[in-house]
Amino acid sequence: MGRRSTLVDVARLAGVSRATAARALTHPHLLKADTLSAVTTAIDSLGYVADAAARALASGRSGMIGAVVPTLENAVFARAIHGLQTGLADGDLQLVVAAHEYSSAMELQAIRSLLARGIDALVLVGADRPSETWSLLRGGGVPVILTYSFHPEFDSIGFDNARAGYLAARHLIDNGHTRIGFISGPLPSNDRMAQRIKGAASALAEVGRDLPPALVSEQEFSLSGGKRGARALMSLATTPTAIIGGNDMIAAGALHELAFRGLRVPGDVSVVGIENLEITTFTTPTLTSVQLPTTEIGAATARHVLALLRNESVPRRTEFPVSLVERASTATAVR
Amino acid sequence: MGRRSTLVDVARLAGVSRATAARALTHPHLLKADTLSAVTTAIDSLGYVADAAARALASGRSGMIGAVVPTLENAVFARAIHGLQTGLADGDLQLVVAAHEYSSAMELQAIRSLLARGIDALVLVGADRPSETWSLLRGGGVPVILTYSFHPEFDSIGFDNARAGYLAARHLIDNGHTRIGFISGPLPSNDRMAQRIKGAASALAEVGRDLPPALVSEQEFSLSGGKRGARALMSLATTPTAIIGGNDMIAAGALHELAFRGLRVPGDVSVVGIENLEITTFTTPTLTSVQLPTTEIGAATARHVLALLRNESVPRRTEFPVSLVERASTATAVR
DNA sequence: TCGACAAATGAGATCGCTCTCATAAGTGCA
DNA sequence: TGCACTTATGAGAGCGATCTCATTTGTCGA
Repeated sequence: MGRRSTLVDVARLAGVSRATAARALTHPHLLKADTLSAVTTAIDSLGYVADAAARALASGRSGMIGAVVPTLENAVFARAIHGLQTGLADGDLQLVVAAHEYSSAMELQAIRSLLARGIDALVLVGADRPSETWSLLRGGGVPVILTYSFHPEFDSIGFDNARAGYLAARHLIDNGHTRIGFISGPLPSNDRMAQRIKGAASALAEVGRDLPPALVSEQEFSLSGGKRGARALMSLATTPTAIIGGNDMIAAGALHELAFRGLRVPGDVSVVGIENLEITTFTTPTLTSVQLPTTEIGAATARHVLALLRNESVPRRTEFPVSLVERASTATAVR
Repeated sequence: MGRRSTLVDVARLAGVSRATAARALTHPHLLKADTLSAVTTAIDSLGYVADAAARALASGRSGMIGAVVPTLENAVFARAIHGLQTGLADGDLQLVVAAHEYSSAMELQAIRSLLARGIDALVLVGADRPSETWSLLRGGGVPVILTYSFHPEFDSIGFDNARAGYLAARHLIDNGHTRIGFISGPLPSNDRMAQRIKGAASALAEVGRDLPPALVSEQEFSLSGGKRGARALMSLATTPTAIIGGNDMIAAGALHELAFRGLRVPGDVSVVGIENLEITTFTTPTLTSVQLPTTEIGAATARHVLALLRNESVPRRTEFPVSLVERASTATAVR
């Protein structure tokens, strides 16, 4: 025992040549029915499993897809990766993941190392990266799929982040709010968040108002981050009458801080989240939020990759809609 | 251009043999300083990157570690995977992930497919799997690291799940509760949860009470699951005076349902969670919970794998302590 | 200065599979 | 029955590293 059996063993046992045994794996339709079954019988009885490295070397395909996300600690990306992995498994592809913690240097390094691993396709988040990274991607010889943002040069699957910010702000504006605070997530290497802020600003611009930098608080994606952000915003000389959370966790944290300060939501301050997670219906009050197609993205990306590797034609750009879900955390401005 | 450069190109440019060029990569200390620098210069100028498949085939090592978790949608596993990936990256190892959705059949399939990919080590969650899977693991020729549970045959890194359940129940018992409900997560392929239940039962047994099946509600790991579980338990003829949530999300959902029903926590019902996530300090009331070393596990597993592959000696069993963190959701039973 | 021994380099086989091309077997039609 | 053709199988050359073993170069003491 010990030694794993190889195709040679299979071929010998089945009484065929190596080439035929190999064909049974890769192009079974080329074999006569009984030779095929002889080979498969041999395979089964030996418990033969093709060596992936050898196969990758010979075929130039590794059967592995790389994905680099900011972090898996954020549920959005964890969920997207989950969906992606599940979808890829159907095509017998393995998913190799890496996280960069919102550092473009680490992202570059991760991409390098995935590329070196000979992945067949690379899935990235966002479109905000230094030119060095972009040129590596262009020259990598590997299909790149961007998610959560769009880029003209690469296949992209996402939604309009600016619109998400816009919808949140627009909803508040429609309720008479014009002094709106925004608690964002980490901004480095995070065009998604930048877009959301920009979208909110553009909604304000439509009514002749703006979103001054002082009203944007950068925090980490967590309940505590939201809490700190709300604390910062509510400590300003002129406090906002409404707050947009860069995501739902942040917004939920903000709700907590507002309650802690004895402020009523939505009586004193309205709050909107972005993402529409389960938590929106569990906060007090329930949280108005912008629904993002995060689960769809993972699955759609998997389908996209599968189609790509099968040389089927795929759309360069897949955009999912976003929409506002109104709950109890928003109301007309008192002012 | 086009073609990726190979070691042959490097060797030619550096004016050395293939073997020497190869040594520059794998055993640089064997080279004279100037030959080494000649090779590295050539490598840089060509932008040479070793082909992982070829390297894997020749060396018998892929540089990839496989991990199979129940799901990435549960923050615990997402966080553990995150920690694992981060730690492995330091050793230039890639992480290949798969999820099995609490199905042992899917787990088996995932393990098979990772094994076929030639991973250098395999990280699994829990110790509850059919014998077919165990024998595959034994014969796989790949080091297996079990997390979250222990198994005598394989290296294990985890904590005492039974004790987590015990601590939760004991705390309630100490507060005079004897009729305790347990809202568990999915039970199939989930010995961790089974252990927690068992631990709670043993605490009750110590005081001559038990945890009848009717008081255990199996739900999914989510706020909604907790809500449903609480609904089920509070619809019983004799309702429990305290509830243990299989994890914090479940407990938080239960809190929500109890509030919805007009029950006071901890006045009418006490609630304990397990995990001690950030959310415990954001619920109303704040949630007493058993602190689990989930982040440690990911990092410790990475270290373990790294040491293993370096042939350093590693402990077969690494156990982290668990402890109860008391907050506002538990109090003396009124009855 | 020479031989012995260590250090540095080269040659070549090898890992296990895929793929192209050539050959052998099978098929249909005149 | 034979010829042109398709279909099925075999032979053999890579793929791009690693690794062992042999050879060359260098060092040092006598």
